[in-house]
Amino acid sequence: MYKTYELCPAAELSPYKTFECGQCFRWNPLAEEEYLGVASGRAARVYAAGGRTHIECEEADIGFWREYLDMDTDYAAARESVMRGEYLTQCAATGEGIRILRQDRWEALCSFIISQCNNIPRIKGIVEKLCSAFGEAFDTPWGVKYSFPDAARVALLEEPELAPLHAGYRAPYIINAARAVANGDIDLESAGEMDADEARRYLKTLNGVGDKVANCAVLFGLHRLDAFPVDVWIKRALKEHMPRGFDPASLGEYAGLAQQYMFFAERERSRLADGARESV
DNA sequence: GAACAGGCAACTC
DNA sequence: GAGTTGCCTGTT
Repeated sequence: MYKTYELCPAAELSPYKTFECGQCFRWNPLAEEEYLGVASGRAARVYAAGGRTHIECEEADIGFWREYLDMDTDYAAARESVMRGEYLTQCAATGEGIRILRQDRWEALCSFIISQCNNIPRIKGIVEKLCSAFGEAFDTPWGVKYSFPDAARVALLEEPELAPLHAGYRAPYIINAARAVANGDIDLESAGEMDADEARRYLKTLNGVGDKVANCAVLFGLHRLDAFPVDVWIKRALKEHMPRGFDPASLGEYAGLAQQYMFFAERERSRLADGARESV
């Protein structure tokens, strides 16, 4: 039985900002500020209307979704804590309404292995093909959806079976990571107990997982909000706006949230600039 | 056709 | 250790 629930004021959870800030790959827009997504074998629709954000989901799953959407974290306070200096304050203003999702550990790790040297539409395509080929199908009011296949399932695959995904050189990384997680060589549960830096080094023992992918898995999969992934966008932003030698750790326990604000603000700025150029 | 994309690892000096 | 290169694939 699907029902609609009110979550919070729209300023505390913007579906657009939260699902487009690069942290997840299985949420897609139905309209402006209205997204349909899949996580942990469940589907939901999240939308803002009348100044409030709502969710439509299976009645039994509302607790899961509140946790997934990190509703128990005080984002007003977290946001305040990373507003250091003019640039970060501006990014935090642009990014108000972003929440860091509590994603499945394995899904986050695997998705960010796929993400390397890839753009978002293509990452989403590869992830979707992985799910429809090897995940479990389930019915929703929005049609049949597929869960993200767990590590044990992916561990059984051989490289040729992944060929239709066109994951390229990432395919062996995916299978290798799945096998390590499935056989316990990499224990994502205990990684969740480590501090961010230790967890990052631990995940880097996987082939095809470097600093960037490991940091993303730690931030988004282990919900260690002090992890600060540096990709080309962030590198550029740091170079342009922050003093040389700036240490992200100085931002404290919510450094990763600051990273999301920066990433979203930079992408948004670029998107708006492109739009302006095209309309000329 | 060349360059590039939200990177990694192996190799060079 | 800092810098360079190949890697799959799709897009510009």
